[in-house]
Amino acid sequence: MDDKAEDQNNGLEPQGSVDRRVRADAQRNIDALLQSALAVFATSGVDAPVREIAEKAGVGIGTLYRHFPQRADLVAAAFRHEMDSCADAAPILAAEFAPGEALARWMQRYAAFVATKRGLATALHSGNPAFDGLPAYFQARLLPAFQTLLDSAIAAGEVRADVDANELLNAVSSLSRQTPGDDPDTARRMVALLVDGLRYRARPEGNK
Amino acid sequence: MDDKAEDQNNGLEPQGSVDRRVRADAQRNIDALLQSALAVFATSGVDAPVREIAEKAGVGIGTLYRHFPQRADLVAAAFRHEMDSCADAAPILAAEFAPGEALARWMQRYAAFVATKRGLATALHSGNPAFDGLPAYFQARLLPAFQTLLDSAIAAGEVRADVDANELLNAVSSLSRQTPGDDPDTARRMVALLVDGLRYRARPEGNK
DNA sequence: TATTATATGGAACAATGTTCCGTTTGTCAA
DNA sequence: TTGACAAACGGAACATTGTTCCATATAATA
Repeated sequence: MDDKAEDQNNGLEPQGSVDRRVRADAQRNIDALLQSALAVFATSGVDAPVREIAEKAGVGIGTLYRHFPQRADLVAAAFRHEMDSCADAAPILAAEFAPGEALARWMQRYAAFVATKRGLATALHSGNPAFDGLPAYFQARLLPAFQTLLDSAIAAGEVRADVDANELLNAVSSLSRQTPGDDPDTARRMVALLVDGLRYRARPEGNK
Repeated sequence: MDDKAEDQNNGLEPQGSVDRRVRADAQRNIDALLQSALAVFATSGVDAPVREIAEKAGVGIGTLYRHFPQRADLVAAAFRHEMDSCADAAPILAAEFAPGEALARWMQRYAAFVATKRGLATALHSGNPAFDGLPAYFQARLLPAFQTLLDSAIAAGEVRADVDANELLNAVSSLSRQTPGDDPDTARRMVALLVDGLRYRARPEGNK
């Protein structure tokens, strides 16, 4: 589950001229910082102090700031990492389960992803340029991953064909954003309901 | 438009035993702070530094904290004040315009209110107890104000009868929460569309 | 007017994001 | 293998902002 060599190209510069390879120790620290950030954000939320993240990663604050010039850069990197994680789950589920089941499981996986991202919607709308690329990244990673699963399930005849992938993801996202004090299981049930909706189709002839 | 004597009962304690009247200078400063906060929040957002608000009000920070023990208390007070403002507009519009027009204008007024409140939805879900009373306050002030306008318009036969007031307010709210970079006029147009929807009714007999 | 509870202002403290810079270390050519 | 040096490191120091404290000033009252 430990992903090494998370390369630091944030998807912004064309990376045409490979200036130089990052030093091994630097790469190690970048990885450690990301892992630490993921852990700390998960437990303390995205407002956790950077010092805590640096400490948990076993590096100085100076090092943190060398790799993530602003706090928001670290948040964005962590978020991108989790999007990757979620997107990568799609082909794995597709290999292991029947199309309909893979789709259902992935939607729950996505719901879990959204649920832990409270405070991130806020960050996204903050206007901070560090988050500028994230919506595009979402489109590029999560949407195709989901679309593939959805198409397979449709092709297998396990779910109806008249739904839009983007719309569905938004719906799941809305259902999963929880208010403090909410039953955390509600979202799961609602998403499951949504999935059953996908599986349902009216009988060709009769009413009722 | 300058409302004096904004009394400092935050609607939490029963105010049964009137401990004592606030001193005149204190009341003056409370008013000045609220006005200042409204102005500063409007221009710099709810994250503006308290020092700026105190300075603009012409009082020391100590004074600010005496009346609003936490930053969030000031935010909540400002928010409550604007809800009052918005609610108070209802009877005024009702007196001046025909029921349907009054309803339409108030919905735009409410849309404007929501639009300036970016960052507040976040604050509300922050779990800070300073905001605990606000949802109830919303129910107590805005909803009845709107319900009255809506009922009048329905009674006058100017809008359809099969709509729920709460649902409508939520819809307007969703339409008005804008993302940075949005055309600020979009919300206005969408709300207008919604109002036209209220006015519409299907012809009793024919289809299309 | 004298007394006193209340209110005031702002220095000082605490938490946190960010910068700076002297020191350490990986990398590579010789 | 070794020397040179660009790159990376750590953490003290700085900046900003929320909050506390208290010596001083003032409105209310008798």
